[in-house]
Amino acid sequence: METRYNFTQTEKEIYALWEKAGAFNPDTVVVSPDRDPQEKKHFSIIMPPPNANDPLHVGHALFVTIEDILIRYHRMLGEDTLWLPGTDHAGIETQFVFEKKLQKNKQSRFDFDRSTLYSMIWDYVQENSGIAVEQIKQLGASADWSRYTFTLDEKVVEDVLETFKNLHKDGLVYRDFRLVNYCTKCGTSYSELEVDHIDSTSPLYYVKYPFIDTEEEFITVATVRPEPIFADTHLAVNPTDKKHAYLVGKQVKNPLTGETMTIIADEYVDPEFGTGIVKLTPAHDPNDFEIAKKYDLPINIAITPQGKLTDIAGKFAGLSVVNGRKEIVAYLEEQGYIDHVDTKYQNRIGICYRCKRPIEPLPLPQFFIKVNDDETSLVGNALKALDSGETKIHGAGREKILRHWLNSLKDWNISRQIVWGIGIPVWYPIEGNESKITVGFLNTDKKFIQGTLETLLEENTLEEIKAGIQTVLADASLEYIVSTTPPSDGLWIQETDTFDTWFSSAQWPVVTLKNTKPGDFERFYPTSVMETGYDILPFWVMRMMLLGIYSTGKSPFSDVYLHGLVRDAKGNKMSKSKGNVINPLEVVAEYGADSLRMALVIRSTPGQDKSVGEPDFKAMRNFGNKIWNASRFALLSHDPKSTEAQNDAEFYKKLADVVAESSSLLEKLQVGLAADYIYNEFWHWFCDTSIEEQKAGTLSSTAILEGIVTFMKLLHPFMPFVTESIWQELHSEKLVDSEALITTPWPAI
RNA sequence: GAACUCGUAGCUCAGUUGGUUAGAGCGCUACAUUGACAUUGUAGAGGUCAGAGGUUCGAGUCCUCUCGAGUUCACCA
Repeated sequence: METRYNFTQTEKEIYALWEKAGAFNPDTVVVSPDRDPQEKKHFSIIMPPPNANDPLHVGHALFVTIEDILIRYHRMLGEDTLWLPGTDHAGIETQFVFEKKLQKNKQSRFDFDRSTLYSMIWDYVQENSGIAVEQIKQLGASADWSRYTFTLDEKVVEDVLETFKNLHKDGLVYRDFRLVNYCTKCGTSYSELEVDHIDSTSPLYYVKYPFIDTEEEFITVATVRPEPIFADTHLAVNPTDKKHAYLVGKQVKNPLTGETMTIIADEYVDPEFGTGIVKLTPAHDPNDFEIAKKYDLPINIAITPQGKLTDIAGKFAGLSVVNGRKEIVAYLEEQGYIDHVDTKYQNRIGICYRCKRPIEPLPLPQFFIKVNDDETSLVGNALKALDSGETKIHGAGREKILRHWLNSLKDWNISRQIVWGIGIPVWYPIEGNESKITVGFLNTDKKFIQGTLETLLEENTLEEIKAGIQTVLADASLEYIVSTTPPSDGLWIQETDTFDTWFSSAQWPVVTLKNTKPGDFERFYPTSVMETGYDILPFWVMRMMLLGIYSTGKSPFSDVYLHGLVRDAKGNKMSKSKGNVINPLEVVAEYGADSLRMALVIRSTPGQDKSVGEPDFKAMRNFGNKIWNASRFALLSHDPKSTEAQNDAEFYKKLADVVAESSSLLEKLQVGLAADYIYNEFWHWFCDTSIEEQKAGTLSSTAILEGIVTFMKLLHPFMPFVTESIWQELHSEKLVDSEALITTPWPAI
């Protein structure tokens, strides 16, 4: 053996050795051949699928490490162990990256029909999808690659669609014309979870509305959004507001259009805020939308999905929201309709979590999943799983946060106006509805045309329209059918919206196990541990509970381990602009995968952020070297004829304690603590004390060898490469029987 | 406005159900070392565990309050 552990040579060979031994696959792995398979407990983890086209970052390295530790431990226990890997198509993220590429070529998504764009993105993802997988392997992940699944695999998509059909059949899916969170830049709607809120100082305009009968008199209304005034038809005051009671039923003039507006009363209005009078903009404010529905007020749309003012804006039509606001304010000022402006008004505005631009509430017909209408709702069942302990959350108070999310969850908008995703399997009947279906498509000359089918069919055939289709917008009143195949009778046109990526991700534990190998679902569901970052608790974990319980009656996992963010050595968040981003592959190249793994996991706590840096990698590289050299010592000093020494009994007792404590910590998912504990016992007890005792002759070399063999097993889940590498040396010296450490039974407790 | 988390050695952090002299890594001081390892060893300095009160035989650990930091949610024109 060399005096220093050389990881660069060994890591690739070792990984190949494991793969060759079939160690990752529960169907081929043999750990405890004498154990009755009937008695075997199962242990399964579904790997959180990384985005197929993203390279690895340090967060991936953390989840790979934690999951691999648990998997290796349970595999060594002889349990039926599966770690199922996969990748995610990541709808919006991926389409956005692809659109940036298009932009460089001076193209946009609107230059292509849907199926062309889809297959372009498909090819792009295929080119990149191998990268993440290869990188995960470099970290030593002992996942069963024979069961690798992609979210757009045919069978997965079939099952996702099936769930939608079932939800629809059970009345849990509905289509409704509602205000949705729309990003005019990204060109799609989002669920409430994708909207961030930021503090903002926005001018608050006090606008004068003259009375219709006595034009010299007016009332004043405060607004931060003057630009859709032309779409407003009503003002409102609080019915209990004595000061303004006289206004109810009175009529004023719309300062932009001159049309008559009636003042109504509703409790929603806060008499203390602003002037105590609000303008109602039902199409662009959630509260106003509710009031409009209540009183059946007209919903005039002022802003298009492209973020432009609509035709009813008259001379302002076509302007962007921002420019429209400027010009409209200037016009109102000119006309004397601006009383004053509060420039220091503090509010919070919703922005797109991706592009950080303001979210526009827009009325659109979309598909929603009912989450919370009664006790047996999706939310109700998820809460029951938490109450009963069927699913336990590990991670610094995150269970309370999850409950808070569940209790305040609104119906889930699953429609996205993008191409890269699973199409919603909904069809609208054309005959008799031509005027209620608006489509946008590229005609045979590749020119974009938009209009109702009624007008478009005059100059184009239905086949031409379908071939170049980009968007279908069917009136909310239309009947529709849910079908995964084109309906055979009559003329139909398919919905062009795709599912929120999280709608398929939410079914991941179910749709993977149902499609890997026959029997996998029965064998491995519910899974044992779901390990992921706390930042996607509401997006993913919560929704997996909602849909997992819906599809199977059982919560998809019994424990949820939420790891924290990886921060830099000073505890700062990593970001490209700060230049403090750790590239896991660079660390692997310089210090070895074992060092990276151990540095990430040692003393980490679920739900708590972890800071790591160069000194940590170095320290763990030193630890790997320490392991290597202690083993070298054991080999060099090994004497088959050595006799028992005075401290042997005490040594074996302590060694048994270390095994018991390590096992107990791992059983309790205290991975960071286990790593710290084994580190200390190995270095500061075994090396500093026991080896010195052996040198002094008070401990036998047999005991030292036994210590090394045991510690290799205990350390293997954490630092698989160096320990396996030593095991191979021990095996070639015929000091251990089993051929590979990865499939060697965990020491008996 | 609310919830959650955190405040432990110079720095970054562990410390599970409350139980003997509070730990690790890095850093610091002194010394050692050519047959496991300088990617080392030995010894040491350094902590009134944010502060105050309480429960307890016993509190870094549980409760209350105060101060400070962070994260997230809500919100009204």
